[in-house]
Amino acid sequence: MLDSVIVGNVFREIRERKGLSQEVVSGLADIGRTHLSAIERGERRPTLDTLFKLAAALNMPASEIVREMEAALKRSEENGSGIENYFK
Amino acid sequence: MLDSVIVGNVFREIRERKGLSQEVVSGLADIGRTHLSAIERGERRPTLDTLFKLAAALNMPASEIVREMEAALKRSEENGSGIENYFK
DNA sequence: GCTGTCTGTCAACATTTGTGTTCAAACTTG
DNA sequence: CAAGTTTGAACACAAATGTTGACAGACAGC
Repeated sequence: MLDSVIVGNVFREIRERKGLSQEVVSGLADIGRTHLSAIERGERRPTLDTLFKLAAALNMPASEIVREMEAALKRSEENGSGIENYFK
Repeated sequence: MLDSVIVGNVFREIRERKGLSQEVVSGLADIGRTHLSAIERGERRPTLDTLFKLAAALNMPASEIVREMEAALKRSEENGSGIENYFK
């Protein structure tokens, strides 16, 4: 699935919006730093457990994070994320 | 974690509220039925992927499902789900 | 009784998540 | 430039998720 990239970007955007490093967030969430890195790049799909841990570390409700993911996924459907839009 | 039982119950309650069988939901979500059974009993922790699939099958936003989980988790903290409340 | 539906559970298996370490690349700041 | 911070990437490994098939128990209605 290509969606994991979009999902990962949501994690990244929230983290950067708060000005936190991967090291700090992964430390608060009690997960490995390289793991968080992989999640943000869309190379790992977190479990619900990890979602809740990251939500706590980012100090916001997990449901809010998922809402942003739904919005991002919807955008990518509308705009199209196919190869034909890659050079616009 | 004991939370997985609470999380699983949310999936179950939503499914039963809609009067759907595990077979129908797992079929729509394209996951194994025994897998869904294990999730509902709290013996498996779904990935975000599986959450989105189940949300689509249950015809409701994933964020809404997570909201119900947060509410259920909060309730279990307040009421206490420790062993001391087990016999009340 | 019998039949069909739904669910729990087991087992074996493939796949993926998650952990630890290590190193290199990019970037900022003094 | 040099030093420090941050992140990407590649390992090997342990642990968990997810798949498939099969079988048993519970429960309803005929």
